[in-house]
Amino acid sequence: MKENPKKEEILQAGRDCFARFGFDKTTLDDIGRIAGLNKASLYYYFRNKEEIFIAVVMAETKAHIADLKQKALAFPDVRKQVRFFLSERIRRYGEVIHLTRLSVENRQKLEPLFDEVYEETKTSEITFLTELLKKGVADNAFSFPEPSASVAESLFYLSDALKHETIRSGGRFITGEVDFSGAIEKLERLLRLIIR
Amino acid sequence: MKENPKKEEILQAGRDCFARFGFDKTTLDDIGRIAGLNKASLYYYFRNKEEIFIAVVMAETKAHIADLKQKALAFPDVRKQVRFFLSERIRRYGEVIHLTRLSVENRQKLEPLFDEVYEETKTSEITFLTELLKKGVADNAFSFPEPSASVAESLFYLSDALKHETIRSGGRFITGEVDFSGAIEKLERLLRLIIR
DNA sequence: GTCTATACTTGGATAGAC
DNA sequence: GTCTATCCAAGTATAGAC
Repeated sequence: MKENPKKEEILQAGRDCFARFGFDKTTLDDIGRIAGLNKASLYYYFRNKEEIFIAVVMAETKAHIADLKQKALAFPDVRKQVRFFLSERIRRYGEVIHLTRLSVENRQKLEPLFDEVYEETKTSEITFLTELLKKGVADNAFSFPEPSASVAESLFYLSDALKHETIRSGGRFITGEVDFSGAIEKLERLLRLIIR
Repeated sequence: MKENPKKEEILQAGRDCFARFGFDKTTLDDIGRIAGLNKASLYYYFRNKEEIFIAVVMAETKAHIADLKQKALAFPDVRKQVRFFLSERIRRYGEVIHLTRLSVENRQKLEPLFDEVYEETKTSEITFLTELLKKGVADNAFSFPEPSASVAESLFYLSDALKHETIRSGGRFITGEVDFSGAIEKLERLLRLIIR
């Protein structure tokens, strides 16, 4: 990424605009103006506006996950570390949608691209979870009938499933915002059943 | 205003959109959708987008000034009442600009219209200030070599002049926001000299 | 009063000059 | 790599039917 400073500038410009205006209301002229490029030149670096958007979300997500790992490790109890990490993943998704003011239609349109982002970070997340679980088993905090790696994977997909179910069931407020608090509660209840 | 409920609905819809998206990023479709009207129908009630905008600002300003008067009267000291009222007027202007995310270009374009708004509320504000000053003189808190009404008018124009000077001198941050703290400080220093 | 149809302008995206 | 020119879709605004 660092090799291409111009691309970084575009991402920075995009981040500012999407956070301020949301996806719909941001124009390529807006981004180009801040990045110091003609809007046509943006197409040399990205295929379209959506690609700039997911690149921004990707960079933000990676930074967020690194931060999340640190914060999770600050908890004294391994169970709490796992619970925090998994529930924050869900909350974070709602935050991104809220921050970028994605409309209901656009959210559905962009969701496959979001999944792409999560696919890329998935491995790193599952590895981290596996470490946590192994530590918990070693400390006799809990135990499983299966290897930690496969339990970690299951937990990861569980949190994703709850996230997606919430979006598709359309549990939203007047403003078009999605309420993930139900999903997080469900997750925590399930975790109490699984981790013991 | 109350006689025309449809016009009120449009204003309400406009207020929501301008606060969320800013002037540039709000479309007539956005407003029409919320107000339950075709965008073309908006032109029956308003000449254009700008006119909806200043009508919103006008309504908000009137409500704000009524609120301001109440809050000013809550101060025990008459000097503080005057100082609060005049400095809050300035701060408020910055808030409107910030809230509606007016770009530098559009701010300059719309400023004459803003002045129109302030022209309409001017009388009510000066009358209120006159009352405050008269009360202060009667209580022997301070005295002037001129009638309270003309001092009130002078103070009002002083606060407006500081407001405009700040905008034109372009004392803005990276984001295009205007910093009125200097103007408010100047005002307070001047008030200490005038009111005694 | 509210709508459809339409003229004109701005935004997303592509082609091609340099 | 970056720009101008250009296409098509969406936004502002007007004209006129109902």
